[in-house]
Amino acid sequence: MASIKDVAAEAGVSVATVSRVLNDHPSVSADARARVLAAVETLGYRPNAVARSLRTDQTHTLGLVISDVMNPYFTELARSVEEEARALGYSVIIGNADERPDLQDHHVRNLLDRRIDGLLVSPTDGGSPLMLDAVRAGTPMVFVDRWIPGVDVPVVRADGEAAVRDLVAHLHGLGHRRLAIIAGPAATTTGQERVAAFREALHAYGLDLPEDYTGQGDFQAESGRRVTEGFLDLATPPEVVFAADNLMALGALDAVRARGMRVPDDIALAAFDDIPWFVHTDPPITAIAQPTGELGRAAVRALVDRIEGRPPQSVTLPARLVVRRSCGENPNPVQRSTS
Amino acid sequence: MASIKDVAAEAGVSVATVSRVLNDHPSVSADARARVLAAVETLGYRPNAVARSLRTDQTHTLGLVISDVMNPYFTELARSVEEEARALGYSVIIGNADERPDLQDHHVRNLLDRRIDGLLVSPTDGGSPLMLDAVRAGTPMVFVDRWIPGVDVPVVRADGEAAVRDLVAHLHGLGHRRLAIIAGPAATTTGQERVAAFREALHAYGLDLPEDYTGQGDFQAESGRRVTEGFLDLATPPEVVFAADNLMALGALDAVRARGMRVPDDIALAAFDDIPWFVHTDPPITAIAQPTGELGRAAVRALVDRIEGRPPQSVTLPARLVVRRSCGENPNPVQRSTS
DNA sequence: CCTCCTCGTGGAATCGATTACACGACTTCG
DNA sequence: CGAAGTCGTGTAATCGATTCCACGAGGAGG
Repeated sequence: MASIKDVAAEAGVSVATVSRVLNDHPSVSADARARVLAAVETLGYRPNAVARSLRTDQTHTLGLVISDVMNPYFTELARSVEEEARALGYSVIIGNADERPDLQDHHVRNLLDRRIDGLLVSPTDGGSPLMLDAVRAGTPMVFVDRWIPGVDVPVVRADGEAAVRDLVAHLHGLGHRRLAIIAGPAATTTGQERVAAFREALHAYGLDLPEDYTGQGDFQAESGRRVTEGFLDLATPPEVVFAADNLMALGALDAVRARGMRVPDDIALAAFDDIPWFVHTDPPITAIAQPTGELGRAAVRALVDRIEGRPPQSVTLPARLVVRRSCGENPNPVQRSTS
Repeated sequence: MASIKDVAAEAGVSVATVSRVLNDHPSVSADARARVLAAVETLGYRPNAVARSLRTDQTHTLGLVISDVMNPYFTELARSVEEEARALGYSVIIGNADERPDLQDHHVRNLLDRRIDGLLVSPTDGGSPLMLDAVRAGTPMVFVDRWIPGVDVPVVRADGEAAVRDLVAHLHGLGHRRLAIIAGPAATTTGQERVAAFREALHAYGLDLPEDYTGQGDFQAESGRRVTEGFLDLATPPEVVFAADNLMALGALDAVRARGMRVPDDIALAAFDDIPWFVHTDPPITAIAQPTGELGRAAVRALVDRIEGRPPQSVTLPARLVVRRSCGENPNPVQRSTS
């Protein structure tokens, strides 16, 4: 592969001049510029980003460590992050942690070794020493979706509290009184918050959230299945299951179907995170939708601000309830689902 | 950030020795090794991958350019690629082409500039000059899923011909005679092959595939919707719509639902690519499943073989039909869907 | 005891860029 | 007409690693 030296030789100038042309530095004669450009063309020269990065100490690359690529929510997030980054002149390297702290550390380390300019993280846990060290060392970082409390890093996330309240109101209005939740890992903020918001909303209706109606999931489908089976095995099973993310809702659906039961007649289902497939499931699933694309874009903007020396801003956007049919029919408020 | 020089100073040795310890080169005394390791520890030193890559001309990184991250099939592919690559000591940088040749070129160029060791591509079109140049220049490359005919690059893909035959047999057995297809872009091999396989299978049953039963899609949801609307507007609409990928099937479902019609009573639906959601759609969708994970792993192995100087192998794995309820009930062969 | 290896080590070149500094040619102005 | 810029250019240092080569110390063999 041709290097800058080859171009210089071909154009009959020094490497410095070639470099100046490439970075359009003003003091280059029109003649030299033309000759360099011609040489670049004939040699098919492309600057070596590795060498450039070494010299300038900038990679124009952002790292994005997400919890699970197979989750459509994170896929969409990744997509909007890449789009916004591209618009701002950055590339993105994605690391998939698969909800495993060790894998998350692997990717963070890898990205740091590659000297990315900044890191976007949706932490799977309370924060490994590695990540905390990186923050302390001054690595530009922004948390998306989930965050680590007590760490001075901007956070871009959705607030689902109001939407969860709306959901509980909706469920209560349909006559449901025994509500259960499939929680996310307690080590994640979203895992905790969603349970807390749910419990609080229930209290507002004089209901509470018993221990055995709080299943511990890990944001992946299999755990949703397992927890739902537990619920169905209970002496008095819940009337509604609220899954704290879309994959656990998928697992719950699997479990219900495996028993030959039907949603919402035998048990109602709602989920956090809305995705296109929820429109077409049987039945369509009531869900809390996050402004995913906007979150991704805001996160990139915050990170790039931080990298380029502007003060970054934390952003919180509201999530909203999307009512479908998985909790029962709304037109008829008298209807009960006491199977 | 500490560099190798700092470590050398801290340990009281030369940079050469530090480098030897780090790459565990045999001729280093136990004493020196211990001192270097201690220095590495106290300084929290991590080698700069950028510098290392410049010197060794190896990045231990693979590029993966896929057609559409939002397509669960490609998401799963990306995931298995990353897993296998990690197992073999490589990282992966993903570029999402979004079915756009210009974006595809953008990513290929970007990856080439970063001097990745090899490239995995699922081309969105017949091959840009850029990509052909890269092959000619000797960039290790492997095509996954789709490929470019006439280019000497190993291909790892699934063969759906037999499965499409099985599908047509299934449809014919259910009494369907007017079968339509939502095709993928003609510039992609999968776009062409699936139509060809479908047409051929129809011929075997004495049926043919009229012009107006062949809709042109682009593998994305919106095109599935548009084409399906076209089908429904026909004087004699088809009895079955076969979508050449899962997103177009989603679009088709949207279109059918928007008209207040039902699958499979009013029109039957089948798709290429099986995904977990198809189990839970209304109705569950009959699909042709690819061995996605295996494809990703095989592709990485082929690419790494090529990179490390072993002869790479093309791989073709069979896809298989998964019958569900979206084409009508199978237990009852007399049933007709002549709405 | 001298020669020849082997072993551990350090010095310095190198990868491909960017950029500070020096320098010569030309303008411009007093 | 000479001093002081300005402009375009080249030389060389630099980024952080790897690796070739040279060299001194110590051991083995004659």
